[in-house]
Amino acid sequence: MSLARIKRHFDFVELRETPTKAFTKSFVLQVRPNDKGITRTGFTVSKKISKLAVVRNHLRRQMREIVRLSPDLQTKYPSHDVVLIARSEALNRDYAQLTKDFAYLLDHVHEEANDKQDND
RNA sequence: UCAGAUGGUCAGGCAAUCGCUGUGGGGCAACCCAUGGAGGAAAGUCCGGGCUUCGUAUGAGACACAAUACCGGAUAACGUCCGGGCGGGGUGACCCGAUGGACAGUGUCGCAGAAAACAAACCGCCCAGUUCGCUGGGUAAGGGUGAAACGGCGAGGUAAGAGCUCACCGCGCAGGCUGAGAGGCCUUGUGGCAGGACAAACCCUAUUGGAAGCAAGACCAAACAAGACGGCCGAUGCUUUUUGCAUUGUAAAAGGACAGUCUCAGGUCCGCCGGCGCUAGGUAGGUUGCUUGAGCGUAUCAGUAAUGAUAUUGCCAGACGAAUGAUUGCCCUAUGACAGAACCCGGCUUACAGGCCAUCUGACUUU
Repeated sequence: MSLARIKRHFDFVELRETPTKAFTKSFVLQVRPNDKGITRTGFTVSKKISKLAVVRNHLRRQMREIVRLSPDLQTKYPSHDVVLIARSEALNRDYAQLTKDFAYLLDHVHEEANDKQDND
């Protein structure tokens, strides 16, 4: 199974503004339906996570494998854009724990719009 | 055997499963097959180039600014490298040194100390005077301070002293010999000694340097926005003339703008009016620049070496939200260090677990 990747900066910005999200200590998951008929994925590992490029590369490669080998993504979110953002806690977890975190995220995506309006 | 010095080198290995990406081939296509796929520092961006653009880019000179600084060589070039000199450190192999000039000028030298620089007298020493408290003069040999006190040491000399005089050492200048040179050497001569350190303070001397960078630059080109364009006037060239065509906004005069400043030389640019959408420019985006190179490997030859010459085989990462991997198992010296190409080379600097190889030094033991 191959992965369709999100590469344009514009697409990442659009996803950042969508309210459909899920959180764990290691990741943030953003989901948004698209009209392309396929599920596309993107990954963000910022320099806040680590200043070393080697560390960021390794984490992003692990994230990509987790998403690629996930059995539920295509069935639960067909024709969606999905972005997985790493948080600093992800560095302290091994591959098996990160896989569980991602499975949890897929079942807990929810609308945040109402909460945000109250807070803001 | 132990301790150490220098140079080089490796940067966990193997297997299975599932993936990414460049190139080539096949297929209508999905895709399949073959093959290549991070480093010694890819890092810091500190120097030197190539390449690109900026106005033609080494036009000339002066000033300013910046960098470099013993000698010879290597190199495309360098602030780099190699060899040598000098000074310092180490028992030694070796290591370290921004290593020109302080009789061009200006400046600085904390604390301590009497005094820190065309000298100077705190204690002491000597002479003279004295109201016996000291006062005046001489003196850099002695004490004390300091990183540093205006040559060292001995003798003569003297009231006590002093290069005041002399021997030796040191130093300056000259000469000779030697070396390509920095420099080195001396049964040589000469000067009684010039007068501290700092140039990583300004400075002086010599040499070198235009600026910005692949987000450079070239091409295609949505959205959007408005400017191409045409005419007039003028110039140049072609045409036998009229006419027309091409290049255009130069030309006559004066002036202005243009990459540190100024001068000289040279160059580029700077006219007016109109209406129209098929066009010009250009953002997102795409293509290109983009990897064959002062390249790497191997061999031979030249050279003490840096390096050069010749031959030969292979094409040895080219991404752009950024590939080069993920997981599992086994083995080993076992939590496998530091760490991820981004236009490309040559260096420097910094980070780095643990090995391996070569040469050399010191100590000990044995033969």
